[in-house]
Amino acid sequence: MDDRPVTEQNRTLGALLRLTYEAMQREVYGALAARGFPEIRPAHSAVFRHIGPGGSRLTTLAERAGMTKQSMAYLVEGLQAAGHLRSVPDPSDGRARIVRLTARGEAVLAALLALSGEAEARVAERIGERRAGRLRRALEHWVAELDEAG
Amino acid sequence: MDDRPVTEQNRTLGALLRLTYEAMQREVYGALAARGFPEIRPAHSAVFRHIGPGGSRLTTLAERAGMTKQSMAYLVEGLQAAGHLRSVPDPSDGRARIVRLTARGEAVLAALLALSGEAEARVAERIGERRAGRLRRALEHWVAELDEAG
DNA sequence: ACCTTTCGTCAGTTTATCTGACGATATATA
DNA sequence: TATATATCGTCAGATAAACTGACGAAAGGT
Repeated sequence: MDDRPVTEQNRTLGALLRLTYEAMQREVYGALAARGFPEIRPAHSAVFRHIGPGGSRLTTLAERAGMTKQSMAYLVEGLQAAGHLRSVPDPSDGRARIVRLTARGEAVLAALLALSGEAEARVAERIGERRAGRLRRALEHWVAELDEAG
Repeated sequence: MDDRPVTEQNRTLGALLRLTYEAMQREVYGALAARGFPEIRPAHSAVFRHIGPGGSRLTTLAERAGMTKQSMAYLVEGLQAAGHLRSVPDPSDGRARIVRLTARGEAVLAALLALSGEAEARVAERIGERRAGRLRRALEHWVAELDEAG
């Protein structure tokens, strides 16, 4: 049957970013599961990426992650039930609660950062240090431009 | 309040890929909506990327996109309702149907490719042709390695 | 002719987002 | 100070985008 997709080799930059991003994600979250944290899913990174060392308010997390507080509450609820977060009343505001990482949550954050570093090192092995360095620098430049533009 | 996120500047390669991928996606699908196709969402690209010029079977699309046929059927159903696809019985197999792009669907595919090219050109303007070229080549290398590894 | 596989669908579930409404509390103003 | 307004987190419900399991109809192999 002559049924080749039109855009198979015709790879857009978006497609390249998607494929590599997904590969990275599979690697990191697969390894995290193997290390004893199978309950941590990619969506949870919104919490780990934005939580402060002394904890943060739900509203702050939601704002930083660019999502609604209801959505963030859903993620926090799951992590809390699994023992990665605890939430304590905010002494300075009776409406608010401070969400903090537990020891287990800190371990997940540390593992995520370590595994991401390892995954990047493996990429460098595969495509070469030079290219990997250029890749990272180009992406950093791009992201800096995005930050400027808002 | 001293509540800076731990990993704000500490950007992993995965985070860089995610930020740029999402920026690309916002740009392309935003422009696509502005061109008269607001109903096309990123998930639909699984169909446009993998459909053949003469149409494809649902099962083929699902396999290529790496998802279940039920999930692919859900995407196809939406595109069909919006007039981007039509499905005709497969003359060579009574169980199967061939999903084909309509003229409107072809227009979407063309627009997606054109807008992706334009978005990439704008990235090159922002970070420089040299860096953009290196970025694309590094990603292409990486993806080639992924294809080899399976 | 029968067994097995494949195609697409039906039914139901989960994850990850969203909107709208609301009580409780905090802050600003008249 | 009394009141109006804004903010914090939650309740309820919707939607998108995936999943699993089961199944009838059709095809293919023995």
